Amino acid sequence: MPANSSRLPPAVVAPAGAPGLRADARHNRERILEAAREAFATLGLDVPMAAIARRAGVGVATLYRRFPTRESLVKEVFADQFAACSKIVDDALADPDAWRGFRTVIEKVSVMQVADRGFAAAFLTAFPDAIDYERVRRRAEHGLTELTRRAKAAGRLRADFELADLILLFMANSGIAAGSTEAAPAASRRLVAYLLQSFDADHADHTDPLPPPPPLGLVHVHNVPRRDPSH
Amino acid sequence: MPANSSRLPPAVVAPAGAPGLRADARHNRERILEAAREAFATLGLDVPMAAIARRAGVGVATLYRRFPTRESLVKEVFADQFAACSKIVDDALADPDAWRGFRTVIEKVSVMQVADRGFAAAFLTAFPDAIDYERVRRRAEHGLTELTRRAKAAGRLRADFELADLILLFMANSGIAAGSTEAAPAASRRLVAYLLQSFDADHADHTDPLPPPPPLGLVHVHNVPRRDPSH
DNA sequence: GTCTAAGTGGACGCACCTCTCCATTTATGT
DNA sequence: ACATAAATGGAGAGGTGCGTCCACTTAGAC
Repeated sequence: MPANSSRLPPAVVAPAGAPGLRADARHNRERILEAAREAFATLGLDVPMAAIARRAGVGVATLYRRFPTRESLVKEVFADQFAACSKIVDDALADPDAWRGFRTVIEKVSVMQVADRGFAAAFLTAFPDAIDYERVRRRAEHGLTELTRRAKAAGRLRADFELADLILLFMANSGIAAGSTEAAPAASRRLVAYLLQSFDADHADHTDPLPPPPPLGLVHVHNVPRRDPSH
Repeated sequence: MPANSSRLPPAVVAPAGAPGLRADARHNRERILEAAREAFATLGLDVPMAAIARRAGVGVATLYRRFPTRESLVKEVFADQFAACSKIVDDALADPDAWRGFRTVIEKVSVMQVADRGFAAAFLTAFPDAIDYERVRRRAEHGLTELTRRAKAAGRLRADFELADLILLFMANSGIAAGSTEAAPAASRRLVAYLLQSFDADHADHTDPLPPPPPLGLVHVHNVPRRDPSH
């Protein structure tokens, strides 16, 4: 089963299929999105625009007219995946078992990361410029904080766990996703399992406290330093 | 303590400063290597050759004459870092406390990864074509296997740990290194601490066995799928 | 069927990177 | 000081990706 197909519309993001467009244009727009989805997933976020256009069977001009910047394309392509993430968090918050909810969020998002090379990058970059995501991000941060709080209150999550540790995990997992492809799913599962054991209060080592958590928020996560050819 | 500075020469790799060269040429060669070291560390492995040449204060021709391929330059630049890794493993094998040795290898290599963006990439890519490294790699693999065996025998490393889990950790850590730079050292330390707690037999969760380990060897670690513009 | 605005595709200008060629400069033995 | 082989640097050819412009095509209203 590929994804959420006909269920409740992504709602939060995704600005309506494209209202004022001519029928053929709307059709091409869909083809572009699908081609981009494929291309991003397998080749990564920096696949040439021309390659996407070719896969979609359109000229580059069409691509650029519909999506003036790469970022706008990425935003549209991953809108529903981000929506899915929101839903995952909401579901977890609805779970009466706080620890299971916490665990499930991590496991599901990790799977999404390794399943889609582009998503992993988009997820960590989070396009701070894309204001549409700002709300989503903030909401997610609140949800995760609450989830963390509850899991601690339930006594299953170690007290010295911090929100930054979640980012930590997702960054680490993206390292798995970046490497060898065929082994990635298994590798990711194992990494997540290891880390969840460490997060579990029942197995934490309280005689040897963890080093201080990194000052990492969902905002800080994007600064992959672009190389600057000047000097 | 920074590293091994004046102690026993790297020996294993590092093919003599450059014997038959004229004095000025040899000097320039050093400048190139230093410039490359800096550039790789801060900008990553794919910094333009011209930028390295400029930093070194030489023309591109000089750079290309000395190092015909990027790979040859990378190999030379990171030769002593790889040698340092070998030494770390050797030291660990010499440690009577197997668990401490095991732990130290992980901690030290992880630090090297986050300290040098280029090294992290070179380490995981491992340039399978660079035959010089083949020996080093094999030796490292043996050393790590032995280290693992001893740590298990000492009863501190959980029995279901596998060599692949080491790669797992280093790949995960490279995910940290790839992201935000200033927080990377702290993030890496914390990730490593979490994982080491999971690896520790005294805190392992035996009621809920880990998922199967990924089929990952030091050889499999290099296939970051290059994007192919053909379709 | 006709008309027109919407839509299209590919060529093109621009910028960047790789790698080579060659006229000029420089180290070094005598 | 001189001769000469070694070494150099920058120009430029070739390749790739980005984003735009414009002559042509086509959907859809009438």
